Amino acid sequence: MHIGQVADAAGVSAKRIRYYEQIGLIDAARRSDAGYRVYEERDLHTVHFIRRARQLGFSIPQIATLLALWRDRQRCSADVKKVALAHIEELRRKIAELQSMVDTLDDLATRCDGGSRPDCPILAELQGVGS
Amino acid sequence: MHIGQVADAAGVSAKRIRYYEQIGLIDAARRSDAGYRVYEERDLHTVHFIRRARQLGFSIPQIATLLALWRDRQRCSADVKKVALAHIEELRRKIAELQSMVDTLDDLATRCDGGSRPDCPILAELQGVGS
DNA sequence: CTACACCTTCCCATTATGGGAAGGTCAAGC
DNA sequence: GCTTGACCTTCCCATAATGGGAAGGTGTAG
Repeated sequence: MHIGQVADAAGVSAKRIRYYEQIGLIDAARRSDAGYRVYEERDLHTVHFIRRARQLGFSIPQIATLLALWRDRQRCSADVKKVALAHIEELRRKIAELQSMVDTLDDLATRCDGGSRPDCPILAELQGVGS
Repeated sequence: MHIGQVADAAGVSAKRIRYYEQIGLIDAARRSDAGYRVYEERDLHTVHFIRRARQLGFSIPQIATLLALWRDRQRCSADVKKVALAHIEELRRKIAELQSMVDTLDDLATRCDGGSRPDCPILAELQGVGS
């Protein structure tokens, strides 16, 4: 398989696959005489794995860890779970941060009449007047 | 005031202030004979405004808009509200995205026993087996 | 006069991509 | 055989909003 086929099959761009190779997330592919990257079924699985992990928000370093665990038949599920739980914590932290912004903004927007007058609690808050 | 004093007073780094100047978010400061940036009280207010807007998650382009509205005595509060509502929408979208990741991960993690055995629904999911 | 704190500009790094240029390859059709 | 079009290659640039650090000038206090 050439890179485009892997890309289509795994649902990622060819650029991404090259990038993953470049940073060492996946092994450098074998090359054809013309210099084209040549992939096996196995590589497709790997790229697909990476794609799904990205969809769950894992960072590239985390995915490197997960890939290593995936390949290690001797792994403990505890190690995998640890990575997942840490990620969940991080996601929850971010959600809380964003939610707190929404709460503040929602309150300000509610108190902003949205008419043609210039008075605005949103700008007042940003200005530091505290409305 | 020199840049360090503005930075301390506004709670941002001097680097950021220079960056904001560089990208045109704030006007280029007057310079002293030695080439030091010189600021007035007014500039401090602006930097403070930017900091608070950043804390609410507004992007630099959005802040440019908000700053322009802030300075415009003829503004309509509707224009400000529009920016805020669009931002709230965006935040909610991101929260939903992150929450959906958490939901999936949480389910997988719950089903992962976390012991020393290799079997792991998390890896199974990433592999595409769907456990 | 010497520290020391502060300022300046400039360049590099971050994260995970996408865009696009310049040029080589391959298969199909004429 | 030759052209065309789809594919591949590498290389460089751009993103957003900073932080780090180097090399060098400034200002003041002792």
